[in-house]
Amino acid sequence: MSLLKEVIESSKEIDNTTKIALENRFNEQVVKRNEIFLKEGQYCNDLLFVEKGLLRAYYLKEGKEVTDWFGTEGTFMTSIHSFYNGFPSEQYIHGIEDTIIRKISKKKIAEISKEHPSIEKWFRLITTQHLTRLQQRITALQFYTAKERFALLKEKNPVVLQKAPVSHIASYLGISLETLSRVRAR
Amino acid sequence: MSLLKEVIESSKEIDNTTKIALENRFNEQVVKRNEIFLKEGQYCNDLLFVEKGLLRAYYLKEGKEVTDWFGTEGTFMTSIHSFYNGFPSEQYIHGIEDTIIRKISKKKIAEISKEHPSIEKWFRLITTQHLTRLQQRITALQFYTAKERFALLKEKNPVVLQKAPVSHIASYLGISLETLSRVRAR
DNA sequence: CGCCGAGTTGAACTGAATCAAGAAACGTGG
DNA sequence: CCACGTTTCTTGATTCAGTTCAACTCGGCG
Repeated sequence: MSLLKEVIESSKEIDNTTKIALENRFNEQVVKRNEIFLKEGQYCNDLLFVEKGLLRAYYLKEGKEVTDWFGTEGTFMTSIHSFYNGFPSEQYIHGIEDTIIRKISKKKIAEISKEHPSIEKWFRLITTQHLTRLQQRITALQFYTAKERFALLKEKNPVVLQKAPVSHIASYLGISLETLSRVRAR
Repeated sequence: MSLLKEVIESSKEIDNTTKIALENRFNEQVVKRNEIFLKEGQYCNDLLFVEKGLLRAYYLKEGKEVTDWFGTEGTFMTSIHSFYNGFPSEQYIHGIEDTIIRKISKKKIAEISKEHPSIEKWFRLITTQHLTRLQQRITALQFYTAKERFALLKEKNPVVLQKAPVSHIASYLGISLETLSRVRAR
């Protein structure tokens, strides 16, 4: 059984027939290691579910990559600005390793919503999770030291530390490569 | 004509009859200067629109107030965690000055959505605005110096600088009182 | 008047950035 | 499977933005 199914099955927002309707609308795709799924300037009309592997969203700030999201297994991810506002994406999304994703377009979500209104609730929940994620990131950046932010990531997403290179992690934590290296060395 | 009406009228997401239905469901309330509209632990079921005045959302971090949102005239505000997730609020919301708000509960929004499905789109837009606001705050905290963050606030929300005390502004910008004072002095 | 909270200014300190150099890991081609 | 160059990571020294602590100024108000 796929991870996506498990996640959808365990959702309390939607009834059983809706669950099945929803599951069936996701398309599978493979994103290879270092392959770019989404480029800056493109439109991201899909909500992605990471079935297996690890994705990363980043943007360019003065020519440098700044990571702002690791898409870990069992979670939904997208280019927020593009997906929710319909603007061209400022972000890139790429595979840190070979990754299996399942994706669904917002058009399809809207379609199923007509027949299955409880999808709206489910979708709002996803959006809310994104809001929460951003809020937590703000708190971390505003109050936690480099050490604490690292500890937090280690606690919540240890898999990222194992798979992502230092440069990705450092820019995600908002610290320099060197500081991360020192923090890591305890 | 009220500011709320103007804002709703100018919305492209919803048709005219829906606009009227929506407008009528907002309730007016006055929040006095220094009056607390929402306390930590309470449930925030309302979306607020600031008709006139200035609100502030803050939370307590080690006994100290940390501002994370100024609700300026013509914008929608709420306790994000509580409103979207249905959890008790971690935030306080209070009036920096005497403020007229118009509020609508999520229950009412759901009700009107049944008759006027385009409300969903409108509501999603509000949510998206909140997402965008958070994203911008992350960028500011991660990359901008104290000086730049201050300049940004001055540019985007000069009214806050006029009305809110230094302590609120400093914690919003993620800097100390003293640094703000120095930055302000150019 | 003198007190009180809000805001400013000064000096010392510190966490993290930057710059620079070296070590380790990586992969590609012989 | 090794040799070589490239990229990634670590370590060290210096610098700097911003914090902290402390003293001082100012304006309102009993």
